[in-house]
Amino acid sequence: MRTECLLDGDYITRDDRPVIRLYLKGESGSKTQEVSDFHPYFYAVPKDGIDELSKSISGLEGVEKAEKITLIEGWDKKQFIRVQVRHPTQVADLREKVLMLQGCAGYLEADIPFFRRYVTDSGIVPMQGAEAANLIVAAIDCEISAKGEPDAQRDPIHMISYADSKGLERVWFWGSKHPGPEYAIKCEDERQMIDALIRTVSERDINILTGYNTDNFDFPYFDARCEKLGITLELGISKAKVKLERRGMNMGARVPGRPHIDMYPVCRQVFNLPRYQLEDVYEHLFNERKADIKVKQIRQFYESQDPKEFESLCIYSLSDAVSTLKIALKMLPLMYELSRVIRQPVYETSRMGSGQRVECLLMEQAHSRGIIVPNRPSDAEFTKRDNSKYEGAFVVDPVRGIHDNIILFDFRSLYPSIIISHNIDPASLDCACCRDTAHKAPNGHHFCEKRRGFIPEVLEKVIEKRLEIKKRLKNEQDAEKRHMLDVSQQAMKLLANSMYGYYGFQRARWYCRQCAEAIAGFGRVYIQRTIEAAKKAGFSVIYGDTDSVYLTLADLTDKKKIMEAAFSFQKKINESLPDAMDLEFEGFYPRGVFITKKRYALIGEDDKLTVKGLETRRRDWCDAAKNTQQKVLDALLKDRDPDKAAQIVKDMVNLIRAGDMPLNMLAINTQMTRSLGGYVSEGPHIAAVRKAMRRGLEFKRGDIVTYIVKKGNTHSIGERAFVIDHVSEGEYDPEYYINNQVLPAVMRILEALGFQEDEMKGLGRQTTLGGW
DNA sequence: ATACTACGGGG
DNA sequence: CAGTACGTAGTAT
Repeated sequence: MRTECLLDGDYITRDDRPVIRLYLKGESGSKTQEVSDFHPYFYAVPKDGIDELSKSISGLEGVEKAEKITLIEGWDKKQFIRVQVRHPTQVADLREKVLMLQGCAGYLEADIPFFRRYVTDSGIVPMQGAEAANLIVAAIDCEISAKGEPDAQRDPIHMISYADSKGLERVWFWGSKHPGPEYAIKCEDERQMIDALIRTVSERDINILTGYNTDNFDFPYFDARCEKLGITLELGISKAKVKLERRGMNMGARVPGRPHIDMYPVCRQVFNLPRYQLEDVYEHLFNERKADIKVKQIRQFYESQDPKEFESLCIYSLSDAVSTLKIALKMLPLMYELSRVIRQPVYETSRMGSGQRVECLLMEQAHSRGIIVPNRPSDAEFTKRDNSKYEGAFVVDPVRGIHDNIILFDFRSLYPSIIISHNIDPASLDCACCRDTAHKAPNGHHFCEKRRGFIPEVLEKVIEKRLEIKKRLKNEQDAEKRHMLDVSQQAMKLLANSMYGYYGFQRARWYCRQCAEAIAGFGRVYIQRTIEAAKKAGFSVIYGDTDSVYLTLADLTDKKKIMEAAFSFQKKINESLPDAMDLEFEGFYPRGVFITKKRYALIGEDDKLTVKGLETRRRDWCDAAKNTQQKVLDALLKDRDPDKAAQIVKDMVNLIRAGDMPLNMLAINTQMTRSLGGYVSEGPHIAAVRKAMRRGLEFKRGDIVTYIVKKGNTHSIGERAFVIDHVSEGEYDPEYYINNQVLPAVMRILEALGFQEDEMKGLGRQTTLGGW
């Protein structure tokens, strides 16, 4: 039995050959193991005459072997050519050369990263034994005391905080005359401070590094500072340096041998919160506020003459690392378990969306069954899928307005059962053998009733595993083991519940619109039945979409009685549903305001708001708009007072119109994401930058542009946009801020309550005036 | 109407 | 061995 836990891996090139490196944690700490007898390969699809094609492939430069192989595609066994090449980097080139050959119909599995290919083929389970391996986790965080937005070319890192699961807590800093608290260590300079972090991580042989938004802030910043200082950020095993990778629009920071797991993407994946600031996530998980200071105070406290203020900066900094560590210790077991199930390193797993995780699971399962993996969609195919939005998902339009005592039920778990019981799979779709006999799905398609589809089979395994874990959980007494089992069943649930969405996921290799439609169609039947039963039991349906339904119970006002009714209804429904299907109770909300499909706001018993589709909490909305929206929601949900809400808006409109609104409330922040020459279409922020540059200000890629829309005799917002330094109080355009900022943020809410825009603008009610 | 650009987290 | 997440909204064209 393997006693080592595989944390991560990659490959290097030696003598022109790839050598896989496995990063393991063994009994005596980290170790690296090399594998040099694994070779890259892909499959070529023959048109006809497989032998001739095989022969011409063998003749290509860089091809080591070309052998016939039988694999399953859809229902059928087919012959392919397995093309083995010398080096992974040749695959992209050779697959195109192979495609150009006469008699070649295509290629498959030619886009799977080499290490990932190795993990799948070798059968190694990443993170196996992670719990027994007693992994050491360290959280890091840094502070920069910049004036405005930190600029790595200009502003040094002043403080690094660190907390690990073996109990060490540290703050390193430099450039302050104060000694700081006992856990703070004063360094000579920035270089020595970074070195102290690197030494600590290496000496303590840390296995997992974590942080909050470290992918996009701390590590890129560290990287830029290290380059500036002429040092390398050697946080990996054997002094390997941190590698920044592009992952979509964002970055990922890979630390060889010590997987870096950023808690921000993890929390976004797992929780559904209105905001994901470290404080919000911490409060959500632990029900307590963590120490917090404003960004501006960092500079003030760092430079302060008062040792107490410097100390509070240290306290804040350390609390960020400590709370990130706490969050990580809570979340990592789930990531480890997902990593094991989908057989992917935890670095990748933690950054994947649910569609990608499902796909990894399917790819691994396909390989072990001898099923060939379909290609990812081409750009053209992707667009085509985008334009063919499927119908049939369950939606009940909301009853507009304010509702009290709302119960939320969730029927996500219906969908996996539907896929399994109806054998919904792209290969079983409209099979010839059951054309006349099979039961038809609501969208008119049928699914094979003789042969089990691959995806339903994989899903069934996941569901069975979850039920088995839940059974074990029932009989387990030990708290720690119970927790592990619970995390494990959660992982299975996440995967199972993602399968329906996967069929409609544009990037899916096993995308199948008809399958998604069929599932939605079957689902509607169960959901309608549930809704009818709910109505019979006295509930009103306020809103429903895809996998959830919001109910109220009109004649009851007492929460206890409402909950009793809700649970008794849930119990009754669940008794009538098949075993694996569960109507789940998701929450009770004292009040909510429903606008349209996908737009509503709810308040929880803890006074916390859940806002959907109305979000203006972004830096490209001005504070005046954001604050007004927040106040309107508070007036509606906390005070249940629509007239108060309307008055808030009217007051704000009047204030803006009078020209009395301070500029900082009207500032709009937008990032300049490329250099000036790189724009095809230039928004207001770029127009403002161009004008500011003519007046001597400097802007470069990555800067946040803060601008104000001024009065002027043009419609173009860009022409009237100026950076805030070049605008005086009172010069702003009231109409822009009223019509394009404040009203859009609030009207979609107030319209649902019967208010009209003109009334808010002080033009009175059109209908009333018209009557006179 | 369509195309382009930006948002989140972090200091 | 791939790739600019993801879903949505405002402004320009």
